[in-house]
Amino acid sequence: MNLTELLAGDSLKVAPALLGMTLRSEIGTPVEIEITEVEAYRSVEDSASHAYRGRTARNGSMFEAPGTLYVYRSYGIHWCANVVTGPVGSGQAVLLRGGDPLLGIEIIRHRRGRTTDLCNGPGKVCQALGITGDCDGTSLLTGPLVLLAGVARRHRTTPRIGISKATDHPWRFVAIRD
DNA sequence: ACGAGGATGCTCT
DNA sequence: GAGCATCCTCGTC
Repeated sequence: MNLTELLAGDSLKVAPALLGMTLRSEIGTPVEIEITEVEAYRSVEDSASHAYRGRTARNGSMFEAPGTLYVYRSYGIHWCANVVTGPVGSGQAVLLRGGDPLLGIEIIRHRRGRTTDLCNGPGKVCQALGITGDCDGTSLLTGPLVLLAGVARRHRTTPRIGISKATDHPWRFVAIRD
């Protein structure tokens, strides 16, 4: 199964498959991280999802083709990035919550303004990769952010964090490091 | 180690 | 005008 077919699947299935894959940013000098933590968000049946109340100006890219990047501003300060999944118009996405630097760690350290805790959080991932609202609606199949095959990882599941609704579903997926 | 609180902007009610 | 899919610093223990 190729990447396009994978991303067209349900977010609950795509989320764990993203663990271990490489996310490459070609914004400036290329930087890469290995995806280590994600959360699946569904559509109108998921009250925690931005798509819960249907398509709006902010969440429009969530309803685009699978592989589209959905970027939104969080708490007025940070950016958060999602991989859109499922059939076009279904409004599903996978939030990128964490990663490990693979390439360009010095650039990442400079962008982050510190040398530790570089990508362990959704806002940090975006800062490390240079992702901003300008990236909203771009495709991970064409760039400037690109998803590349990696190593399959085992994972554990937990409830999603940082949300106040639909907290009972174990839709957070964390890679297990050997 | 852990918890409280502030920064900050935009969307939707 | 409320409510965020967050992060960082600083205060305690």
